[in-house]
Amino acid sequence: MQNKYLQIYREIADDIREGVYPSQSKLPSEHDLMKDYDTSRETIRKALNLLSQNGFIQKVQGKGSIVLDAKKFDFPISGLVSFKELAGKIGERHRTHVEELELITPDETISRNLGISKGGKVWKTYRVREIDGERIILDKDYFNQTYVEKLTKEICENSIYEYIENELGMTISFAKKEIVVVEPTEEDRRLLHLEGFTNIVVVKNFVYFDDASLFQYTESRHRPDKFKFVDFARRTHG
Amino acid sequence: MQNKYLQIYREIADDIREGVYPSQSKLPSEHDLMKDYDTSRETIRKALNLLSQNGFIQKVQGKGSIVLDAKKFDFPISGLVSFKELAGKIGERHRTHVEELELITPDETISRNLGISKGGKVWKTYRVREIDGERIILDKDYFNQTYVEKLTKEICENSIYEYIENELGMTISFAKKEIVVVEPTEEDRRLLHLEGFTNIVVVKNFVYFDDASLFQYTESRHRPDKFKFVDFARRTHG
DNA sequence: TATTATAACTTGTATATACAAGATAGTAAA
DNA sequence: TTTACTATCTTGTATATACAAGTTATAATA
Repeated sequence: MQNKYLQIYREIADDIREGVYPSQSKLPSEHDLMKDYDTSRETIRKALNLLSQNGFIQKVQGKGSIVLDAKKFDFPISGLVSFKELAGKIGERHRTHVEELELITPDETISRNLGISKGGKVWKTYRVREIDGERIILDKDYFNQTYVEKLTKEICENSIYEYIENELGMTISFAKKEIVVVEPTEEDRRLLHLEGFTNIVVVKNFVYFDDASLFQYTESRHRPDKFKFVDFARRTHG
Repeated sequence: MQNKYLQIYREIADDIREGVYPSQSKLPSEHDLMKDYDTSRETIRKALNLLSQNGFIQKVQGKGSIVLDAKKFDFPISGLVSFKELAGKIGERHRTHVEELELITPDETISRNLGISKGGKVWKTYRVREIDGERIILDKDYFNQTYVEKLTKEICENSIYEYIENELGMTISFAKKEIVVVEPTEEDRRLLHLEGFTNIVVVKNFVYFDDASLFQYTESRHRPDKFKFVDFARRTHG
């Protein structure tokens, strides 16, 4: 019975996804939702604000909450989702090849990106994502060993995030992302199917835990023709 | 004296940017901020939640609000900012060339993207962004005439968003963005400096007003070597 | 010394109230 | 008929209170 507003958020989000509240229609008023869910108006408002942040609704003062087109804002890769979670949603045939996995003493670049002090070690893993028989994405992951003590091939093949959150009991919280386009390296060409492509999309990820500690740096290298990034942005006035 | 929590948000955000609260330090407790700003705890919490959403701080229950590295999360292009606002921040020498500006009857694709009914007209403008003497970005903008009645070359050269928000008094609210990589068209090659480049980064933007009406569709076409997209993402659990 | 318990301080959740402000529909007046 | 007003419904802001839950430092205890 905890986190009432989160439960209400999830219920309404599901209702929107399933078409119970169609696009362009209006949600019941806060007063009505208050009675429906037997709670206070502030709790309803917390749930509605979450829906607004995540692009499900647009609140208009005096009018109500307008439902946005869920299909149009479909699977936003902008969030912080693992490949397994993503692949599960798009439902395509996918495989993960663990190309490398070792505990290393990081070089200067990795140390700086992960904020590692002298002597600290790092788990490094290269994983190739194969979709419909094509090797499309190369994920180069680096984990600070202070937070992720041990990794195995099995964990890397399944889902490292699942391991971290469910087994280690840590909470992955936020990330800074950076997207650039560069020329493929020899390594990219060796590990991916890049015939005829002269560019590669690199998504750099700095991932943090709940307590603001930086535990992961990742470079996700995508074949350009298969790359797509969807984002929902609100304009900040001021 | 209106929007107390927004003012507090802006003040603390500025303080963080200016180093008054350095990275990794902690903000005063909500109780202290409450006394500092002579307001209630809920108002402080509204401001802090905004700071958290925008990547300025990380709140940790029982501990406090940890200040994140503002430099690392600097100028996130992920938001909804006009080229003029962006160029002003990076402070580089820039120019805008208005290549085309006309009121058109939209073709099928544009009609669909803007949700225009039969007979509706659209303002179309092509603008090339020149930075440090190089023609880097081609912005192809389409505005639903229902909402933006008239555009002039002067407005396009300055800032259309400034015109819409200040002159028309409308509030630009949110956008759906989509980033893909494609091969340049003849048009791209004619209007931009693309010697030697075989790919171009396309950012598609669907931009909405306050009341959830779609008024603009834009394709921002970037030379890949100059493209950089920075984003701050929070993981949604559930 | 090392461990445990306690108190104090932090943020998180839930509720209630009051009033402001935008939107809308119906009513009264011109 | 048209206009203007008013009542009512909507969301937005600000405040207050109570308790839950996580963290930390201190004091008591073994």
